[in-house]
Amino acid sequence: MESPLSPYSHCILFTSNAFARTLSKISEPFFAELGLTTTQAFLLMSIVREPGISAGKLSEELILEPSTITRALDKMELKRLIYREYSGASTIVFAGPEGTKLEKDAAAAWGKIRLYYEGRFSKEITDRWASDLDFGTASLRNDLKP
Amino acid sequence: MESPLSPYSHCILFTSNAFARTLSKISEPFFAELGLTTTQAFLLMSIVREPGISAGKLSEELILEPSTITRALDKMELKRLIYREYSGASTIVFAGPEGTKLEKDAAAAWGKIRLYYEGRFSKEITDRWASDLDFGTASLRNDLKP
DNA sequence: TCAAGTCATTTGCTTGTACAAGCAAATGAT
DNA sequence: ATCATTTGCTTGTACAAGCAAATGACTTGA
Repeated sequence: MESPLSPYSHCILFTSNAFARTLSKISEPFFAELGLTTTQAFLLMSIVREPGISAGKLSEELILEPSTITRALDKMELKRLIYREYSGASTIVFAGPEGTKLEKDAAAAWGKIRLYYEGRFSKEITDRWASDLDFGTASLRNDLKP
Repeated sequence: MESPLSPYSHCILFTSNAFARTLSKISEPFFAELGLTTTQAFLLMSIVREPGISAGKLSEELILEPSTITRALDKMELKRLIYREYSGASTIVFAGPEGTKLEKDAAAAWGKIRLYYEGRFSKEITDRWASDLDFGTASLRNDLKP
């Protein structure tokens, strides 16, 4: 019989935060090597996947507040990874040449991270966790919507 | 066939962070009503459960860096919820009368949060998620240890 | 045509978390 | 007994993320 990691180990509020913090701490160095934060890496991948994507759509896709997207794009623009254009009320975003190049490294780093945790837990298990967490997030977001 | 929430929905780095952020956003108001952050609420519960617990043990129990514990305890001490004593190299922490009283409310708020998400997802499912996330965290922390 | 409304984005401010460096007590080896 | 190392906590600094308010740009109605 294992003693629990903590008195809160049966609470998903606690365990999901602890898990996210811990996995993030392991993953960050993979992107930091490229001079990117994790959020910036995901942004870069989204922008290369869909050139001209709007800030609002990036906010939805990454499930981050618009202001967080703005700040991250500010920093990426300063480093000439991306540039913004203003299309009516919307801001649309494109990767510059350096950004397009760096995105390949970001995607590779992301691949390494997935290999890492699939090696640690197996692909079947991590796929199920991802699916559960994705479903859980979508359900909770419905409660926040109206 | 559902379209995925995002292109990252099969990645547990992404989904665990998104889930933790979303559930935290829903939970925070329950504790904020008491003038507590989520971390402070868990700290208070730990301190009342084990009077004289050391800062280091709190750090392990909440899976947060020692410096994070220090700052949170600073704020709780300012509000006279807890007090610290210095026992050799260790700092040990006790709840004051107001802290002991407020802890009951914190525990009740925590109960409401659990009711909320168990109602949303069922107890069976949330228990399994918590157990998976707890196991995952423990495994990942082994990789960070040495 | 232009004033009000609406929507997307940005800005100002706050908070939580972390790393790195420092300090003080404890431990251990000679 | 003394000195070097380790352990535990705190402080300085940095940054991601969020909320709330402000801005800017289309749209609509008089």
